[in-house]
Amino acid sequence: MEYKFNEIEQKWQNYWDEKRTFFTDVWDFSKPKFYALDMFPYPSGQGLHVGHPEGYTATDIMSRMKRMQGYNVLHPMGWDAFGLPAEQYAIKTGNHPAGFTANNIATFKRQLKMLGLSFDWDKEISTCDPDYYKWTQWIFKQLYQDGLAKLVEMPVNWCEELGCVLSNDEVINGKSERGSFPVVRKNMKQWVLDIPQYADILLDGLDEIDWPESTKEIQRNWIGRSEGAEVIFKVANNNLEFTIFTTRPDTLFGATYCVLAPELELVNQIITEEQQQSVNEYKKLTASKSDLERTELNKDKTGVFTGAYAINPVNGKKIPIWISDYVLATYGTGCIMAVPAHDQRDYEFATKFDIDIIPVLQGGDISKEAFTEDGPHINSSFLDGLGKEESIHKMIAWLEENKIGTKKVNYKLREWIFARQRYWGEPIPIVYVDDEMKALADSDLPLVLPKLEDYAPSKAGASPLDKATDWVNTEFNHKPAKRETSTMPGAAGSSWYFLRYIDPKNQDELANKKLLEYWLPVDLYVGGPEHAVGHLLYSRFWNQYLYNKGVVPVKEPFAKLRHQGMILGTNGEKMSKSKGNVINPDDMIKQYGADSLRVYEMFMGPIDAAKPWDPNGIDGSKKFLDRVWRLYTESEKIKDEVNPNLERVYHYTVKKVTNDYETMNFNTAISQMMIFINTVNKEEVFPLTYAEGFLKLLNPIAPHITEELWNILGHTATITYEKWPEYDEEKTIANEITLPIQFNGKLKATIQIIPDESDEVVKQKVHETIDSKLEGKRIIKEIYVKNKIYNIVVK
RNA sequence: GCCGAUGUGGCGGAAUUGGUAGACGCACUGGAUUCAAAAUCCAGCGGGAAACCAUGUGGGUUCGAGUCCCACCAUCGGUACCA
Repeated sequence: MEYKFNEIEQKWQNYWDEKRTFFTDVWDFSKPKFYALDMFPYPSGQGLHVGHPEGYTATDIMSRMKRMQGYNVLHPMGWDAFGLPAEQYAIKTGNHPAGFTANNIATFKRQLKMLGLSFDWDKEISTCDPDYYKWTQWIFKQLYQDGLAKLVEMPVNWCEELGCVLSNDEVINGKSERGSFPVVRKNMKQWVLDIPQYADILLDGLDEIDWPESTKEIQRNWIGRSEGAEVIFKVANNNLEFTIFTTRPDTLFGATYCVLAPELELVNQIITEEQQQSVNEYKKLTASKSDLERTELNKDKTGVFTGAYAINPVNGKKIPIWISDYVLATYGTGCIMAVPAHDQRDYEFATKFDIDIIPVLQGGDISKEAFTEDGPHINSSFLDGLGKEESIHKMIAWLEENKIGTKKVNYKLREWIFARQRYWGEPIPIVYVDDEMKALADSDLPLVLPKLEDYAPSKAGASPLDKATDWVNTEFNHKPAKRETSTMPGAAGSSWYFLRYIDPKNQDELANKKLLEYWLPVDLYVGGPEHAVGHLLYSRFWNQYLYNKGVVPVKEPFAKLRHQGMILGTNGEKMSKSKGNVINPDDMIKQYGADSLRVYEMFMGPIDAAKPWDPNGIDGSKKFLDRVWRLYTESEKIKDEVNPNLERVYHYTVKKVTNDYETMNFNTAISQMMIFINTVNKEEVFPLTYAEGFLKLLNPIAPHITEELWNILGHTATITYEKWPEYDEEKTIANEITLPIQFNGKLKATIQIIPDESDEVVKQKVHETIDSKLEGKRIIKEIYVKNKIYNIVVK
């Protein structure tokens, strides 16, 4: 019988669709649950690339195995459907982005079905669906009412020529990426979410979840917690004061100057007349630099003296106040004390501008560089002789006692800028009544995105929605009101979608509480590592917030996270259109079948590693499936008999494949199944029970061919809910062991023993074998590790 | 620079976690089958004639190291003066 994979795959895909094989009854609490989640795709016009099936197959394997193991499995799919390409398409064509998006979704869905993924399409959601974004808006409203969503003035990259705000990656060397126009930093009002308030919660939560350590580390660095102290410095001859942040309050006696960020208002107040001009010039220069440019030139420190002096609170010394762009306005207080003896940046600055360098810790050579390690304090009054940690504690206690400072924790994590001047996003459910902000009533949600004639912004920097005047001018409690016209960023809808899958059609609440309690947290989440600090941090934040509100029952939404590695071109480079090395999954399916594609992508290597695509590799996977096919349909070896020769390999294969799936080592699971098939091919009898068991093992990776062969074996229903095969541990053990014999750790011979053979017998057998090879060498010592190795130390 | 990961045949990768390095697959070579080819099947396949040498490099611990320790190099990812 010929293996017509295209026909067979189509047949089973239709079967699954018609029978709703993968429908999940979310209310069935009688079984243990397993929630397997993929990062839902942005439905671009390009369709799927070969990277998609990699992660999706991994969760599909887990889902299919868990079903067979008796779990109630939730394995949903949906669409992260708001975003820029659809908007640009709209501007270009004048068509509504919803139509473009719907077409793309249809393509994606067709492609996903072609891969034989066992999604429950009954749970499908789309972030641009008003039934969905009603609840995105509802969450925003809660955040707003709790003071976590707010409109604040903050510095942004402003391009006058383009008339719009640019993100850091759109600015190159202080000029706009498009058009090369100058970009400056400018304060603007922006909607932000106060994620820094959750910094510690987000940090602590990382300890509870099974995520790749590298991803946790990226989040920790991004949150950037640092402990230190704030200290008040008085300005000399003046009643002004300012607060600095330092992680090294123990070095206060070595502070020989202060630096303020040039943007601070305080600078204008303390500046002396003779320094006015140079300070203003420096400020102008700083404002014209982009963030990138400021950090790019980090070797050479620049700065200007303000003419003013501060009083070092620990010793009363007058120290100069400078401004410099190496101090950031957005971190800490924007003011620092500089201790050039013990901070490399301060050291470089002080050396350049000839400022005093006073060592307060012993060690190092401050004629060369700053000494940043630990040592006994000197020149430090009550800290003299003490080490770093002790001194920090003592100094903070002293500062607090004298009311000139406090212990303080700072974070690098910034507020999440939550508004975009774009059309294709969730409208922000806020109106302005006489300049006063009001959140819409729940009954007015969803606030539906209005249609426009023209999707381009009406004027530079404004939102396209400004043009929907009928929509903008509205009423609130019978008073005229104007709507907020910014929309939410792409990451809004994706920050909670995993909750909605559980109860996607609920009209009354985000999701039913009982269902959330049963289904959360997500047991396995798979997606690319590029979302480490975007989506994966934002969704943890929203979930933690909803947990605090009592909406969601778990603190951490994703109990276990794994990343799929990137699939590279044949020569190990990234796939890209310009390099012409893009592999299209549709072509692969046509040529080799979805099962072959799935097997190959899982066999390429560890799921999280980057792997180059080998065009011959998929051919090899196809050959494996061909062999399986022939064994079941042509060999006539399958008999309702026993074959003791296959007992061990069968039980070992069941064990190995089960464990490897569980730990997501799919490549070695496939390797073991190949070994099994190779072994069976050498035998005359393939017992029916083994033949059935093997199909179940292979089914999660190659669902179509195994359904068909299951059918051919005489079963009428799907294999999907058959019971996962079991193994007998005792039968996995070989009845004979090849024991290596080494001299000084080098292999000399092997002997055959039975497992747990007595030490005396082993010793006797060993000496029978090797005594002739001693060649006059003397045996010093013999080491026997049971069933493993026999090493003889000789001289 | 800092943080994190990785480094094994011609290639993708295995290695029971300190115990026969190179499983499984790809490529390649030889053979069978065929009028011939494809497909399939069988055999071989790190280097070396051998002793031996080989897991990025150099040290170390150990009866024994791909695996543990120290130093370094390379590649990839994150980050960018965070005081």
